[in-house]
Amino acid sequence: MRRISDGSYPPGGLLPIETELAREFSCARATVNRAMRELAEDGIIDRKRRAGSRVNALPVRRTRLSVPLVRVDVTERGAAYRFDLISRQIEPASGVVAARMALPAKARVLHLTSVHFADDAPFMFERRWINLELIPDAEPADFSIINPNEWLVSKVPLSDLEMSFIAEGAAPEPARYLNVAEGTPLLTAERQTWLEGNSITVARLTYHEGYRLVTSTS
Amino acid sequence: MRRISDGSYPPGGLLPIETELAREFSCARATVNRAMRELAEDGIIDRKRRAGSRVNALPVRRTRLSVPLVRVDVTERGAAYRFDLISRQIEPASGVVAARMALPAKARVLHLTSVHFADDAPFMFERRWINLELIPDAEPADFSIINPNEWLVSKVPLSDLEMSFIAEGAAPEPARYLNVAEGTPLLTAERQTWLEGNSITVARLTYHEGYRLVTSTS
DNA sequence: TAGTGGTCTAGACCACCAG
DNA sequence: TGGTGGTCTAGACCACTAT
Repeated sequence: MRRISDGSYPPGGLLPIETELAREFSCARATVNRAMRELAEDGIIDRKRRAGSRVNALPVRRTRLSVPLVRVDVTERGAAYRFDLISRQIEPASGVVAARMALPAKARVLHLTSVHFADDAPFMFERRWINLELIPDAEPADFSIINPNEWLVSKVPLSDLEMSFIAEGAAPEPARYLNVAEGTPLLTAERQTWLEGNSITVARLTYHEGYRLVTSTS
Repeated sequence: MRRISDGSYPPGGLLPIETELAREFSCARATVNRAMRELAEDGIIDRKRRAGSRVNALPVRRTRLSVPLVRVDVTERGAAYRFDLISRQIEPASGVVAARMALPAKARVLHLTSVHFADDAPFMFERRWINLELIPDAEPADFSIINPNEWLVSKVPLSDLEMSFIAEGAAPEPARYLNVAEGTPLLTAERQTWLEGNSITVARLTYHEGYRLVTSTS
């Protein structure tokens, strides 16, 4: 890293091979390998078999984004957490959701809306669809007691996760439950999780006005 | 991971120690160590010396957030990239910026505003402050030719990075340059980078209407 | 096809910290 | 203070892929 930052290894430049660096620094190749693997994970260098390791010329910085449970997010701010289930219904997957989840046309999904509170202030409005074909246990679950995300996490602790973030004017329903005027700029996270290629759930989480999402420096 | 997801190792539960797992799976301890280290990096388990490894009961999901250069972001969408430097001035660090950057009161900073385009549509409005005490070379640099971020990245390829995201109504200046009405909900990224504890730069990047920030599933 | 990174082994010593 | 994870070593074989 020192040599990259002082320009000894310029952007786009080829680094010495692992055995070479091991010899130079009088250490084992495994040690060099681990160091370079970590640089690659952080997006500092690119590694290819046979082609060697290069300093990334267009450094796509990668930073860890921690996505805590809402409960944790709220309690870490020193507030009391609670949530209200607003609606629960089973429906055939509609166009957009069916497409996002790659479901057949008549697949049954559980559609939930809820509000999460920090003390008594609304914190986040959640709209979620759960794939009942994949997670049939969600049908009898009582989501007025445990929130859908925590239930899912305890049921399916490991899954692939994709999130995207957009700024939107508050739609009527989020506006009502978050207690802001329609059109107020709000941060919305769209979150989709997968289990071995099958979509488990899609959620739209609309945060309260002024919410700030921070990357962990990790 | 299989045992965690099927409940053999329940949330909060203690995992066998490394030597035990190595024996059970007939592999070297280093192999177990690497596997468990990767689980810890993904937030699946928590590890402590002497205390052992536990399944994380409150799974803070960690996902990689790729932060590409604007140029890459734009060209990956198949558009031509260009940018305009709007203003450039040297000023003493003002209250908020000085505080954010932890600078002495009269520290000189370079204050730049610019707009980035995708084809001919405004893509992002950028307001940036660069710490001239730390990066004096920024003063003579010609930011009408190379954009400030790319200049900095080539100058200081490695640095700590912190980002946060907020949804805001468009302020007058971003609104004008992004060609939207004032108050339009826009996604703003606040980005701060550090070199060994010293603040290099603070930037506010306000994206065009409808911009979607996506985490790489990595 | 040869050279590079990917991964594993068997063993060792050390730092930390819960009990 | 002892048990745990953290890290390193020296060596080996393999998978991939640029040439």
